[in-house]
Formats: sequence, C-alpha cells, structure tokens
Amino acid sequence: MPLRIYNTLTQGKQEFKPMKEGHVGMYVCGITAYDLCHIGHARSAIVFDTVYRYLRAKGYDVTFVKNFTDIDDKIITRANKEGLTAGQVSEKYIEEYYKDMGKLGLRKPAHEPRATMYINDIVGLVKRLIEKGHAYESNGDVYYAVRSFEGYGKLSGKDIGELEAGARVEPGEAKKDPLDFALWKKSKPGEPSWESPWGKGRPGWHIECSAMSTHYLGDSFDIHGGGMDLIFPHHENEIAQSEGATGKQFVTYWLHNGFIQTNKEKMSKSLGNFFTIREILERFEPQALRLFVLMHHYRNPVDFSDLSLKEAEKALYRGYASLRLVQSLPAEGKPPLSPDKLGAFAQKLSEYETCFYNAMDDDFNTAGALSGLFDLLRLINTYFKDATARPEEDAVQRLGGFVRAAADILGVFDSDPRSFLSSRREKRLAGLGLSKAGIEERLARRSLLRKDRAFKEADEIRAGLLREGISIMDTPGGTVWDIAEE
RNA sequence: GGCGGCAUAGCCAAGUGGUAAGGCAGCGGUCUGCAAAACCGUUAUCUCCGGUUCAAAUCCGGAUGCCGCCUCCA
Repeated sequence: MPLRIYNTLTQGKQEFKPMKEGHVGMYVCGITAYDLCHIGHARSAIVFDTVYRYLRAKGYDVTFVKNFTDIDDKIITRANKEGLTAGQVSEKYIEEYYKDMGKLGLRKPAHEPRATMYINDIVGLVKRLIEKGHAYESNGDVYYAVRSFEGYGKLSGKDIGELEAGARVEPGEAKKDPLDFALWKKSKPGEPSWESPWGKGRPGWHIECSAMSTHYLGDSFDIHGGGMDLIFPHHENEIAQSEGATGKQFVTYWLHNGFIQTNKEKMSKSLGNFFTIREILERFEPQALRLFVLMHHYRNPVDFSDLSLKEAEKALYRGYASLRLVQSLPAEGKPPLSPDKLGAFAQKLSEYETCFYNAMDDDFNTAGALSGLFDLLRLINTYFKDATARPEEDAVQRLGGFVRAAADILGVFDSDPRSFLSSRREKRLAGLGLSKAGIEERLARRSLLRKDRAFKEADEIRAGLLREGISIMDTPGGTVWDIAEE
C-alpha cells in the first residue's frame, strides 16, 4: 500500500512521491532556544521523529534537517534579564533541549543547523530577493514586499485583502506596506549583530529557515513540518521567500502537528498552563509520554492530563509484560504449543501486521497502528501464557521480527523487556522506601502461613504490602510481586 | 469579522460510503484457599435537524457547542 500524507497546502491526503526516487528531503522547524521545552515541543519532536523513522522503514534514504533558532527577540530579552549574551542563552537552552529530548528516543537528524552559523546564506538570499524586486532596504532594515509575491496566502488560505486589516507596524519600522515582514533587522546598540550590505544587523525569523533548508536540501524538497501555529505567518513567509528567490516550488508536502492542550486550551507560555518535559519525566516513563503522543492522531488537538499519561504508562507496562513472555521462550515447565496453534498464531500475527502498516501508510495513523500492536500483545498472552515454543520456530521468529520493526518505528517497546520492567521496579521501590529483601522476607513468612492454611494471617501480610504499594501474585511457580498501579 | 479544525461508549481515542479498532476503567465468567495477573464475554442507533444513496459516523445543507490561526508561539 502506498503512503498517503495529508498536505496542508492542498488540504487533503495525497500519495507520497518524493522528487528523487528513493530519497526524501525533510525539514522540520525546531525550537527557539530561550527557555526549557514543554510537552508541546515534545509532541512535535516525537511526531516528526516518527515520520522520519517510518520513512526510513519504508526504505527511503531520508535527509532530515531540524534547525535551532539561536537569534531572536525573545533570546535577546532573556539574555538582558539574565545578564548573559544572546549566544550564551541560546547555547544554554540548546543544551537543556538535548538533556530533555535525549530521553525521548529521538533519532538524530542528519543536520541541526543554527541560524547564526548561516548568516552568509541568509545575506545572500536577502540580496537575491532585493535583486528580484521582492524586497527592499529601508533605513538599515530589509523587508519582504508581500504584495510582490503572487501566491502569498496559498498555504494558510489567507487573502491579502483581509490580512491587511490585522497587520501591525511596530514603532520605528519603515515598511512600505503593513503586510511586509522583516528579512533583516538593523541592530540596536548592544544587540548582537553581523555585517551586511545594509549595515550591522541580524536576520528576521523566517529567513533563516529558507536559507538553511535550501543549504542542505536544495531549492525544492519533499517535506516540511512544524506545529500548526507555524502555518501562518512563518511557513507562509518561507514560501514567499524561497519561491520568490528561486521561482521554483519550495516544498511538496507541508505537515503540521496539532497542539497539546490543557482543559481544552492551547498550552502556551503566555497562558502559563504548560508543563515542561523535565517535570513530566520526573513522574513518568519517557516511553509513556511517547506512547501518549502516538495514541492520538498527530493532527488532532490533544488534551493533556496526569490521568491520560497514567493510562499510557499502564498500557506500556502491560505491553512489556507480554513481551517478557516472548523473551522467556522456551519457558520451562510449560507444554509446547501445537503446530496447529502456532499456525493460528502466525495467521493472526499477519493480520495485525497488516493492520499496523496500513494505518501507518494512512497519513502516519499511529493510533490505528497501535491498535494492531495491542491486539498482538493480547494474542501473545493468549498463546504463550501457559504454553511455550522454541525461539527458532518460524512463528516466533516472525513475531520477533515484527515487534522489533514496530518498536523501531514507534520508539516504544524497544527496550529489553526484562530489564525495562526490573529497572522500573527498582526505581519505584526506592520511591516507596521499601527494600527487596524486606518484601521477600514477608513473602516467605506468608508462604509458610499459607502452607499451614493460616489464610487470615497470610492475607493480612498481603493487605499490608498492598497498602505500601506492592501487589502480589500467587503463581504455580511461587509468589511474585510487583509495584501496584495506582 | 476572515480562514481552518473538532463533536464517536464512564473517560481517552482510531475509523471519511457497506451496519463501529484500540487504551483506561466497570460488570459477569475461567483460574485461585481468597485475591492478583492473564484470558473469555459484556458495555455506543457515532451532538442535533434535514438531504443525497440500495447503503452514511463517514458525502451535502443547516443548527448548536468547543477549539486553533489571523500578533511571538511546536
């Protein structure tokens, strides 16, 4: 089945056809480095990481570029507040970005360019736009003449006439038209600046992405992504800049992820209703956050809450418990599955595998894909809970292959099940202030009581452990315990 | 005001023409000394009104509610 992608530009799903057979050029707008990342940034990062992973899984050679904006008003403001230089601020928050995002299992893009390292490209592009009559210099600033670009508004569905009413002019700006936007800003005293034909200044926000994407991917490339809010004006302006300069179509497919909300409101700095990735990862597994994101379609808004993250975490643990069953094959003391049953298992496996890939091919429908994966996890429990099979068995091999492939695409369920579960258990145990030896001592006592059929006392021990956050299970192979889910 | 999106079970959430995936929770059952876990079963006329169609959650028109963008924002 061919991959179909929803394209903001055409407002519909289209079959994906890269410009160059087998190769994909993909650019995603990264962060402006002036503060810690919140989970909205995490969603965007996870979504496009998954897109990247899936394209690679489809066999494409993907050149993935994701930028950092390291010069901008907000950075300068922050620098003044903290008594640092703009460079120090962006450097600091890029480091923090890596600390937080590094835990989310993001595949490293081929290039992660920073705006200030591409000033030459930017100046060159601005010069070209002036030459082509799309931009003009005005008192040390350079503006893009929006009305000179015929297709302006085609991405965001906006009409120039209607935009005019809302356009603003900052004090001190010398635009010929209120719609025009800055390509190059003359620097004020004390601000970071670079030499240019128009005097000392710094790039406007939109121009950097045009310059850096073209630097690595050429005048035209396949995929450009970012958050919904970047559609206008950021991406609209990028199109005007790049297509104005080259006369060629800039990007074929525009992808935009929906927002994280809390209480049905957009999560944002200005509303103060945001959670940083850091805060969330103190309380939840990184893979639970990933799963939470992937359980929703990337274009829909998602309401964030502790409850929904807890649900994702439970599903994650349950899944790993199933995978641990497979990992333990062949399991001693369990009867082998008959060839018939293995055959039935393999058939179901194929069904779920198809479901998974069909969903992914349909505009990266990870929520649909996960339903196939969860079906499979249940199937594993059904067949392997009380039976075993040799790992070299064909069905088991295929199972392993599919689980690895799916985990590689989604970035969840890709840890070693046994060590994932035990390390999580130890972490939580420490949090509860309990020791393994203490628990096992109490369980040993309980076992003796049970042997004597002193169930009342045995049950008291069990109830006591549960109050402290430990649940236990009596199995034929003995009593096992685990952290009780809330 | 302009543009766009969303409304599916107790909660979360896929599904864009052929009578509703999955997750979490609940209930009944199997298992268990009792539990737990796991499995099986069960829980929805898809916001409302009209239209097109043999057939609509799915297409069209309208209503209501919610949200986003139009200003920095993933």
